[in-house]
Amino acid sequence: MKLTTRGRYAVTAMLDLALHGKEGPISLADISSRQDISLSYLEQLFAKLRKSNLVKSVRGPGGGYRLSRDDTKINVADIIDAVNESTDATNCGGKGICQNGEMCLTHHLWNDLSTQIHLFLSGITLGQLTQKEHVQSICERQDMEQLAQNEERLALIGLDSGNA
Amino acid sequence: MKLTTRGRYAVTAMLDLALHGKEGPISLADISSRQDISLSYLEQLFAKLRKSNLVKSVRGPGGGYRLSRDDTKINVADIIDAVNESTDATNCGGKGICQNGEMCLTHHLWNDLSTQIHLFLSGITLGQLTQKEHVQSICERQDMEQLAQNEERLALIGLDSGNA
DNA sequence: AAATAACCGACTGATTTAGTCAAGTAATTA
DNA sequence: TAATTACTTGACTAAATCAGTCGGTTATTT
Repeated sequence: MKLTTRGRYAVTAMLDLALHGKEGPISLADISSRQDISLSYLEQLFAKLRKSNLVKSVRGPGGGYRLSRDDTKINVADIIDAVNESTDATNCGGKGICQNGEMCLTHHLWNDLSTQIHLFLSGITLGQLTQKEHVQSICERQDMEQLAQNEERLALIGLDSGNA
Repeated sequence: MKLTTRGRYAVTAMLDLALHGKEGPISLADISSRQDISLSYLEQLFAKLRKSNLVKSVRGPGGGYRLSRDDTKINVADIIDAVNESTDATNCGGKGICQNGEMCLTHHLWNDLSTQIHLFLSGITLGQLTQKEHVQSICERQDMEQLAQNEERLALIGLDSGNA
């Protein structure tokens, strides 16, 4: 079992996409500033998400990423799998060859746990998450913060270049 | 979330104790040979298990470890916690400070997952595991293998030293 | 006293994570 | 068509963690 920042980032980024991508494609730079995830790292993750057919990319100015299907048709387990984090809790990949080719004493236990985790995560879709109240309120906060950041940046540029 | 060989070894070793420790203390050397876990590594793990009051030790010849309470009173989550593997799936340790002190978009999701995993694992006791049919059959196999190994070893010693 | 087995701490090689950097390629817009 | 914007790819790295080793100490029994 392995669940680290990578899987969490991927799910967070995908949820950001689901929340903001209603109109058009969203750039990774936007996601990066809203979710505080390094742009280069997002690029790595989205390469995998694209290979697993969870997102589609649009190049050029105004481009970015969009979900490749409806947000009610993408679940959390899909995303975690796509970035190579397994929800498998066994050591042997579920094959039952954990002790010299034979089954170890606790194989079934880890197998059951894996099933449990997978059931839970595959039962939650991005669509469901976007409907949650606390998700929406955090989303609003992040949008505000991003606006504030943009204004600051613009102000700085204004100062630097004067009003030429 | 982190669940690696360490946690799996700890649970396996504890289950071995529950299965074999009915009469007296069991040495780590025994567990090591039955479960194919390095003796030194077991020592590390049992130091932690002892600090968490899950096992008691008996020194000297014939010594070893025994469970510090009934096997129906020790659950799998207890053991995993003891060896420092967390069942927490959040990045912030459940504190909700995942994004610059504020809550990240997916905090609740990981929190729910943690709860789910912990519920599952803390609902399974060593006592329950010892009753399972497949556990008992694997246990028997391991006992046979250990016997075979001992005989081989004795035979080798016999050859080496002759029949002096 | 000798054998046994737990106890302790320092150390190590390998792997993985999270993240950076640089050099592309493709699509738009002016 | 030139400049811009944004995605794409791959190599690279510092830090952390894991799994495991090694040498030696302490306590207990025979």
